[in-house]
Amino acid sequence: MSQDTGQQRLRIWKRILREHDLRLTPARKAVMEILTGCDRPLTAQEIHDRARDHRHSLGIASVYRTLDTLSDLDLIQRIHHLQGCEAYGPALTGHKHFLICTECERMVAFPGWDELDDYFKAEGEKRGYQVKDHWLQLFGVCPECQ
Amino acid sequence: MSQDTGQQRLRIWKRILREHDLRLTPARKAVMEILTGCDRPLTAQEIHDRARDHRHSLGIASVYRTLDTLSDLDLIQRIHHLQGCEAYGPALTGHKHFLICTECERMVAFPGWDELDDYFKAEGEKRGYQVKDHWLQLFGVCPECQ
DNA sequence: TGTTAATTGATAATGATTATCAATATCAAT
DNA sequence: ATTGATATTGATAATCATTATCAATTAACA
Repeated sequence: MSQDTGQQRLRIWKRILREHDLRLTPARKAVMEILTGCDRPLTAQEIHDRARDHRHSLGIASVYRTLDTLSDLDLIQRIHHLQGCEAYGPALTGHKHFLICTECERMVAFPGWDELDDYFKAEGEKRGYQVKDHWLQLFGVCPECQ
Repeated sequence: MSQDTGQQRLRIWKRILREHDLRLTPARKAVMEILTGCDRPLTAQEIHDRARDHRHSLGIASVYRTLDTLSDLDLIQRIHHLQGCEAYGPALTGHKHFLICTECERMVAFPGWDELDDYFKAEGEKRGYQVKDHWLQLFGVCPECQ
């Protein structure tokens, strides 16, 4: 029987907040519930809207603040679209990247590749750069949208 | 003797504009001169500032319009930073990506890898996705900033 | 249950981008 | 070169996203 991974992640996030002496407030819980359960990038505004559907009185400023907090804790990461605007999704543990549907924005993760890192590092060194990080996103069409 | 590739690129861009029945105006020339000669991502505001240093009366709206135009023609591409905001840089011909210095933002291009495409496509197919595009940026520290 | 400091929501302030529109300038035709 | 049709411009207003401010609230702990 498959556990809901969103629930699991939520529990972990709450523990990490406590470990950092951050209070577990309704506003933070609402944002976290939405983010741990989502399968596509969400903007601050979208998170705000979704939270309001279930709870009242969640300020948009608190959404931004919670996003910053979760981002500092590396629990979420920014997602860039081809056409500009940004959104957030849960951060991936281990070396993983996102594949995002250009139609419905649904996203799935796929594993990185060790040889990839070596290649990136080598390409950087050729040019005198110390490669610290890379940003990789795949764009395509998901099964439902084909 | 090495030609200034910026100058070359500028000539090509002007030709492409004409081929698309787009007029060669001072505003567009100014934005293109700056972009073809730049070695780091520039925001619309930065382009506006630089243009004003050399020419007067370039409206910020025209900068945005020209960026859209050049983007539609695939002459420039958006650059995303790890921390949110966006900028533009000249688009790369062929299959190339950017390596950006996290200190000074200077960027260099490096070639893509055919096996990489195959890998991306395969990872997508495993999940039922048709992979159309990928977004890859490397971040590191350039020789001067080390 | 009371205390204290972190956190919140409402709102003002800021900053970036887009829309509007009359004035201007490009380019082709003459 | 001049002209005319129309794409383009700059200034500004409007919109939208994000950040700052601050008094009121509340989570966490004794």
